[in-house]
Amino acid sequence: MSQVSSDETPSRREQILATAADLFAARGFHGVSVADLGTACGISGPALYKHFASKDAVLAEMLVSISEQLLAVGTARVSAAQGADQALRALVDWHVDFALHHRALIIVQDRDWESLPVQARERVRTLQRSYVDLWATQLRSLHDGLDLTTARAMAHAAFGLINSTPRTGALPDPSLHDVLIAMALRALLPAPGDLPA
Amino acid sequence: MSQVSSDETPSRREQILATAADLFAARGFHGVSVADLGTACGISGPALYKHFASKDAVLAEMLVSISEQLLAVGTARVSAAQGADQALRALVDWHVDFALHHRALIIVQDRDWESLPVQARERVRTLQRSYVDLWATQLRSLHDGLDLTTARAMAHAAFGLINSTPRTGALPDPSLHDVLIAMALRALLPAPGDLPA
DNA sequence: CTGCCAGGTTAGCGATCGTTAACCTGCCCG
DNA sequence: CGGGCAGGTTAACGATCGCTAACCTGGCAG
Repeated sequence: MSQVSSDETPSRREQILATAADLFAARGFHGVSVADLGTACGISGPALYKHFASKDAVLAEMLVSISEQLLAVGTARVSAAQGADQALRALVDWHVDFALHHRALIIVQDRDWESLPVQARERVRTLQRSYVDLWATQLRSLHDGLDLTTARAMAHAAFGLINSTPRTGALPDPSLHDVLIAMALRALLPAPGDLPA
Repeated sequence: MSQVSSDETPSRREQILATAADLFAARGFHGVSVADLGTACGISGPALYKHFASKDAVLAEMLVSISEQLLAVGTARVSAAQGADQALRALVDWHVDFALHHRALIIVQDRDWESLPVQARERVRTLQRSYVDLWATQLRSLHDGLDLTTARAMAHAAFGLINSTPRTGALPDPSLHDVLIAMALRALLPAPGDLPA
């Protein structure tokens, strides 16, 4: 009997997802054919349809699970932290770790978002909005009188800062990790000496 | 005889470029057919080839000119400024202004970069590297002992911060402008009170 | 007036892509 | 032993795409 869901189908699906993440990141969703993807998995062409309903479905599963994981772990880390300051630091830490360990996924997420089928696109949008608001909530309790819209824009900017770096090859991971965290925190936390002139 | 280069063919070319920027930004380079692009310009289909050698050439001209403009104006503003601090502020100002006034171009630039034909891709890479180094130079004279690689990573992160926001609809322009400048400067300038604990 | 040519048009080609169909095969369960 | 099925294969289809070809037309130069 087929294991219906929420069970780890052993390897192929995940191999396909991982390979697809790398290929999509390198050449874009539309720049990778199912034949390319199959070949890169050692099988070839239409064998993918034994594991996914369509090429879109591969992208959908990839992006939805990213968004779910970001939100789930983010929420957990916030409720484990004491105080908005610690919560925000935990969020920054988590996001930087994720971005550095899943560079391909980050690239695909914000490049090929629009190629998602409608249903998955809306699910991702909902999850992302929740994630943004998780950040925005912490920001609003750190900055007096910060309105929600501005807080969301700040969160978005921080994501841009952190997510930008997968595209740069150079710096070794540990240094990059520290640089990103320092920059993100300076950008997000209220400056002790107020605004620069 | 065809006018070889460096001459302003009055309007159609520029209309095509502007329309293409919007369409590419909305649906991605591969998501827009030449028929779509033509129709959006009031003409239809292969008439584009009277103005551009190929679909790739449209993208190439768009992205090369962005990179040239960013570098040229950035260089000018730096040499007009006195001191690295003022130079960096001028760079941030220029980049934020550009990103807010050319949201479509910014989106295309970092989404569809890989769709460029090789020649244009290398030209863009060269220009971008110069632009990054322009920022990195200012950063290195502001931070003691900052190595070039790290400075480049910081510049990249700042671009990510600033460029991320075209994708968000919400905040009205003037507020967003101020928020971005403030965040970018906090992220880039040495913190008066050093690193947060 | 005549002829050129910039800038359009439609038809159609060749390639590629996502997807389906039909078939094969080796393993596991009864 | 036998048969079903998971997981492959190749062939082929229809759609779409970038691009070319062939043709038309109106405005200007001589």
